[in-house]
Amino acid sequence: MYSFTEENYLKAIYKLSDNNGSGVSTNSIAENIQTKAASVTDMIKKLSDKKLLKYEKYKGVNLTQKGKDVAIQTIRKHRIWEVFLHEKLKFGWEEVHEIAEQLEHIQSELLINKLDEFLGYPTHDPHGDPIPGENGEFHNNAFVSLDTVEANKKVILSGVINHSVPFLQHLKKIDLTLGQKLMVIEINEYDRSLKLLLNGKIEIFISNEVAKNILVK
Amino acid sequence: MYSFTEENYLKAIYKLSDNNGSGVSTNSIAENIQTKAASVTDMIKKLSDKKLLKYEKYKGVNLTQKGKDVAIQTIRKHRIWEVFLHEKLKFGWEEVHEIAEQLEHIQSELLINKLDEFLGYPTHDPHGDPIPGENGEFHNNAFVSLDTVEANKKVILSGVINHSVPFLQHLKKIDLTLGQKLMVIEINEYDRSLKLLLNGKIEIFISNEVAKNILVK
DNA sequence: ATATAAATTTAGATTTGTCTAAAATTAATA
DNA sequence: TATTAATTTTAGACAAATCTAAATTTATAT
Ligand SMILES: [Mn+2]
Ligand SMILES: [Mn+2]
Ligand SMILES: [Mn+2]
Ligand SMILES: [Mn+2]
Repeated sequence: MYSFTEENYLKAIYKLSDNNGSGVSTNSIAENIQTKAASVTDMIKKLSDKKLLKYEKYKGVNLTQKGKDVAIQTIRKHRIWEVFLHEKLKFGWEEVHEIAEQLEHIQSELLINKLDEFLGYPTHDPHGDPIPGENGEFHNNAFVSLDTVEANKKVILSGVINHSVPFLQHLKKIDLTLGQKLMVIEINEYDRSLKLLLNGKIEIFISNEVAKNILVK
Repeated sequence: MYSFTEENYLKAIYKLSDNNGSGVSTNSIAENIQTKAASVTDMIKKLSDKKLLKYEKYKGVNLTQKGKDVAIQTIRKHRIWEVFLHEKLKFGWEEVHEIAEQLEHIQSELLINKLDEFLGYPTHDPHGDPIPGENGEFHNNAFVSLDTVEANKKVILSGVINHSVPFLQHLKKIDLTLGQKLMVIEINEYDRSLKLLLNGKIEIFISNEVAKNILVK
């Protein structure tokens, strides 16, 4: 139905939208998708012709419902494949994204629904991001970032904000993976770095920078 | 490394080669890949520049070792994905090929090796075709077509020659699927149609046309 | 051997997606 | 407000893969 490239543009625009009707800028798309602004303008015209987005010259773009649907289905496929790679093939959470970038473009509704069933209808991907349903419904996460949690409250690591490979590798190294039970036991006033207790046993220290990029519930 | 299109050409040429050094013709490639002869000539030049095949004008092409390697790895990926779709996602053997045509182009050696492991290192795909190893080694099947089997000999359905969807659907409908134990109990001289005994219980009739396209061991 | 047919290649276009450089528009600043 | 800066668009080109129509080469048949 739609090309890899078209799906990638729609996904990028979807992620860059703040739903304030503000219009996603050409430059931000170019940066996100690693291409040049001129190329973005060209593609935008094509997507506009196909009624996937609304485009006003120099004013940025907004996805139509049709465009959002395609973007969300692509994200759904991406995240379901990530679960497969992590749960079944035992890829690390820092490895799954790159491969899912390819798999998300496989065209077969039946495939993704059967895969979803095979995985037991997962609700979140290996990074804690929610998996939209078959009809695009999004149950939003009510996670908070770890640097806002008060001391002595038990929480569970449920997601990350920074999805970069080095960050995910670092967390894995210090045993901070999805589902980890933890408690903030000390907040240093000076730099807001934290002392955590993992599983009620091991104590570790993390910087505020790291804490800000961890989501818990 | 190589584009979808390049991999598809190499796979087609590999399958059309009889290893008699005879050179695969432009037309046969065009037919196989559903394109026009002129397009094939263009692509052949490109693949020749990349040392994936040897090309002599008007004389057809022969894959180099490098070209064969790419073709075999693509076939390996195709067949491993077919096993996954059939065994894990419960797709029918007539449904897997089309989706595997897409999945075979996913680029990640690690992915295919982990998938292979996850599936328990299968040796054959859902159609009985052998799966080449990581280093391209091919253990050749010693199957014979059912129309050459003598009466009252127990055999196992181990593959098919015709891979078309209607043929595979038909076999499934009459319970002739991979692994089925059967015995030829009657060969009609007139049209060489057969009476089979399935699992030592059920009797069915098949035409010679069908028998010729079934492989057993 | 010559004529005809079939297969193959070339020439010239087209589509998709990209790019650079230049022009146009909008935003920022003095 | 006038000038500069940043952003965006246009113009023109290019690579990949494809096509049609015409030219060339090889195969087949008289
Ligand atoms: Mn991802
Ligand atoms: Mn993810
Ligand atoms: Mn197949
Ligand atoms: Mn197969």
